[in-house]
Amino acid sequence: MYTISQLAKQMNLSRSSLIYYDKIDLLKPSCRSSSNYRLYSEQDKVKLEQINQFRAAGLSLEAIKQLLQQNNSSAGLFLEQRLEQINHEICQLRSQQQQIVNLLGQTTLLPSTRLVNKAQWVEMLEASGMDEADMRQWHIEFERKLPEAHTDFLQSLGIPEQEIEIIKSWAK
Amino acid sequence: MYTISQLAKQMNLSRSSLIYYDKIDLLKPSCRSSSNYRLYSEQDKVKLEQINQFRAAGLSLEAIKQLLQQNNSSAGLFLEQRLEQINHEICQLRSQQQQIVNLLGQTTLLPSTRLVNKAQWVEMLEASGMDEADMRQWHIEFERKLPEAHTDFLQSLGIPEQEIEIIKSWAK
DNA sequence: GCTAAACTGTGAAGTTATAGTCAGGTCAAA
DNA sequence: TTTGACCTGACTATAACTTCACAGTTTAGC
Repeated sequence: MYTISQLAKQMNLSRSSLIYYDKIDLLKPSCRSSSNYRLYSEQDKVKLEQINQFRAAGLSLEAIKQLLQQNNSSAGLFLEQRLEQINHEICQLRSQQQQIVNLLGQTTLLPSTRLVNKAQWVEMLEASGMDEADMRQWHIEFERKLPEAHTDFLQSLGIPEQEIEIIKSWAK
Repeated sequence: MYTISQLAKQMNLSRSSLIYYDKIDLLKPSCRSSSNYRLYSEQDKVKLEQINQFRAAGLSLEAIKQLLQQNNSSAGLFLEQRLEQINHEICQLRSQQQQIVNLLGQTTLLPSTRLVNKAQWVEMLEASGMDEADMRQWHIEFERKLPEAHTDFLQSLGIPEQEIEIIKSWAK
């Protein structure tokens, strides 16, 4: 049996989070002490570990609650939906990066450039022995194997939609 | 002069957003009609356009408010901070993707794989004529030119920290 | 046995950037 | 003048907590 603060510390959560989980019926302690203090069992702890796993995947507490209640494996569905959502969010963040680059004026002014652009990428591939034909072949492979990922990759280099279309069409 | 709904429609915002902007002193209409309706001037509209630009970069309304008040170009600072934050958020989302992949079991079960892993990447580079030595050279180039971006890239392939360290150390 | 510190409980309010609802106000046509 | 359409400000709800206030409880030291 653990008190609320003990469990919170072990799980690297705040006490208030556990109180909140109790309130929304996500995780209720299986006992209470004589003075009405929350007491968490080993089983409660296991459940909290599960909750944390799903939380690390970015599922909402509401979704976690549902899939823990319906003990079956509806988890797959939720997780796949979440994957879609993550892709969407990453796209949005990329678009925000582009917006900032535009607002800041020139790419060269960027502080510690974590953003790689097309020119840099080409330069690096050339430096390791690729020529234009090789790169074309590489895009064709990429498009055939993983078309969505290919699009994501091209977008991340800040390449305009039109050019992306052209590159993707090489594979046809 | 625009009424609140006119301006909202033009700017592709909801009426409630403009009411909210008024409430938090981000954008107050410069006049009110005799019946106390909000009336927005051309200048208000220009300001709202600026706000939208910063919003597209993902800045918080609080940050936007500050940098519009201090009319000077403290914008750069905010934008650079936001870039850092975006990197952080993308890393988190990647980590969530990995968590989901782990929870789902095998990569092969993934629906439409947008995630590229190490094996796939190597395969594609090989198919376009790169050998192991070339790839090593490529990593060395990448590390010298853009170390942070290199780390991000390796992380995105789901490569464990230890191996990332090794690959990065090739450049020394 | 007493006091103080550290812990616990409940409940309310605050956080962000909106979307949605609602009673009532305003305006144009009939 | 009345009807109906449209419009308004104000309010509430959202997710996942955190912070606050206040009161009761347990524990440690003396």
